[in-house]
Amino acid sequence: MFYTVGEIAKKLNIPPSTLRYYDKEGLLPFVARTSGGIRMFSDRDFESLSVIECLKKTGMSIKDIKTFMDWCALGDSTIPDRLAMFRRQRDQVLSQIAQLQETLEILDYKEWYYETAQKAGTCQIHETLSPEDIPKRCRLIQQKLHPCPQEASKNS
Amino acid sequence: MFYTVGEIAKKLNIPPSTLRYYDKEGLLPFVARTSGGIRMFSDRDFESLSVIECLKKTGMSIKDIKTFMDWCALGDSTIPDRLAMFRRQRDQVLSQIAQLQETLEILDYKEWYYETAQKAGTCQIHETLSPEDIPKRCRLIQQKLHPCPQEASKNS
DNA sequence: CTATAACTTAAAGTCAGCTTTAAGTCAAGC
DNA sequence: GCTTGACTTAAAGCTGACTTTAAGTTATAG
Repeated sequence: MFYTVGEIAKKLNIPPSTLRYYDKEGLLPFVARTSGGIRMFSDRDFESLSVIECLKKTGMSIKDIKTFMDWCALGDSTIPDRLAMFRRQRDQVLSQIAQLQETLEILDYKEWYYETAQKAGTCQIHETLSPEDIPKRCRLIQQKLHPCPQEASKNS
Repeated sequence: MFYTVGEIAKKLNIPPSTLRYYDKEGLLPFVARTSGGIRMFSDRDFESLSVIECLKKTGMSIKDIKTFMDWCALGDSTIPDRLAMFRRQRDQVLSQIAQLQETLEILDYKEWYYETAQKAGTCQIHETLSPEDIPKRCRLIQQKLHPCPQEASKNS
């Protein structure tokens, strides 16, 4: 079963121009062509494209994905490189998740901050709040944000 | 306590040029100046900058951060907008984390794939593996990647 | 056989987010 | 008062990842 660039693009839900760009950058050395020069994507190519999509979602650059594709083309001698790359990328994603979870705490704090301000009708409420009015998790974030804790927040 | 652009940049571990760029884009309307025109960052500004950093880490664009800063300048009437923004951004981050956890599964699969290939010395091992040699979590990922399950993987 | 829709390439254009450059000003120490 | 390092701005430059354009070719339906 073969697909043209437009068909596979629809299956992957990305523009055909992007796939042509990837091909130009050397990310798709495996794609066959008709005698007339039309790209023919196979089901196997679909899997490779899915892996490319996965790597892109981890924030890997086109250049680094090309390096990986080059290793694939070089054969079994590059298996350790490819394994190392996936391990590195896995660690990378784990720290990205950890990073997002940290930012989530700040967003949670800000949500509490503005919920409280909304109830009071003004942000100034936060200058009159005593520590026991502030949930513990919010106090912790405030301390992280404030290098100078006794000063009340007026910006942002 | 006040800091110059270079001092606060060091504290935040970002280039001074970036802070000047943010200022030019309207992200730092709160920064005071000396009579000579030198920026004076306060500890309170440090908190605002930390929130900007947080929003940037969630992938928010400079333009959207500026919208938020404009709301801050407009006062208490925009509290609901700011609250809604943080709620949206929180949801966004949750789905980013979910997305990364999905890609993590594919990376785990690829790690197993290349560990197995490394032990065997060749990727071809994967054409001879029977289903019971494949961990369940890996079989599930394979099915996601393969639109056509009986075909063995040769690319990537 | 021809119309047409989808394909092809190379090259130029776009956008975000900085970074660098150039020319000049400010402020602290000697 | 002068040197020096850090500051100022405006404008140009850069990078990555596409997207668009232009000119032309291929493949299918009538």
